[in-house]
Amino acid sequence: MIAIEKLNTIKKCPVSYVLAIQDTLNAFQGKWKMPIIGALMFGKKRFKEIEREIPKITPRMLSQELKDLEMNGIVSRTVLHTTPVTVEYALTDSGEQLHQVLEAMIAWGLQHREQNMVKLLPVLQEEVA
Amino acid sequence: MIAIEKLNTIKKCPVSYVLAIQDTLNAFQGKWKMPIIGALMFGKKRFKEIEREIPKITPRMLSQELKDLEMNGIVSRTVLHTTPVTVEYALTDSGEQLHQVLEAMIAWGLQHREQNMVKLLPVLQEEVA
DNA sequence: AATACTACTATACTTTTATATACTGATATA
DNA sequence: TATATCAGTATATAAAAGTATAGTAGTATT
Repeated sequence: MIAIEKLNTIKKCPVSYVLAIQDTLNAFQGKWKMPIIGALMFGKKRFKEIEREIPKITPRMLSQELKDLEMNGIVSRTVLHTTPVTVEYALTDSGEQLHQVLEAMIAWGLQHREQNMVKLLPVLQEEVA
Repeated sequence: MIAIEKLNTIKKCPVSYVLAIQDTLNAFQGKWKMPIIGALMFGKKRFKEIEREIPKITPRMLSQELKDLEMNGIVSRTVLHTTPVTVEYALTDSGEQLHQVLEAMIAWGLQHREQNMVKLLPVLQEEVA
């Protein structure tokens, strides 16, 4: 873990840090990346298994996003020569390491909600309803 | 900081964690949020100052994204009754705390690039060119 | 012979997001 | 009087992202 006092440091080390952040945002970009990564955090899964686990995703989107994640080295794809052919998707090491980023996101999101409770009340009520 | 062994935990505490992650993704969503937050990490700035600091952003986008960030409690807006009127934007506490998430993103992005160096070489060369 | 399973792809379309360009009103300076 | 500054807004358009619906090939079951 690189030591950073404040984000200020980003400007002292601009190129690699900015690229690193872009890579990370890229990993989560799009409506379905998060649910797909989430599904694979519990172990390898076949195409149809993921499709069933994520309500309302279309095969087109699932296929597209899996390809994207594979190209970015976050997900691996293994063809099993069964009948019919099945394809297994799993997180790579990099993919699994994303849980560290998710932890930070959860921590921020929770404290942010707490700090803004009053303002967010109407929103929360909508979400529950 | 909430202790999480693996992301598995997310399914044990689903609603608040998923909402927390969504809030965080929301904070960075869109092409210009990241640069804006980045600019404000170095202290409060006026509209035109931010506009000048971020090449190619249009006033429409800047206005829209600042409004969005303000509504989400990440940025504060202060009107100064100077002539002509100036408006100061600054990160809220929540906004500043985002640097923790950015740290995690940088750490992941850097180790991801290292792990995938070979595969990413052509991409890197494009970026440099 | 008809149906179902696997993992997708193709085409057309809608929705969302971002851009381009010009403009506002109040004040100050040249 | 003409021009520049501030912080934006208005309108139209282009590009990107996502959806809907149907279809592919190969095998296996009913």
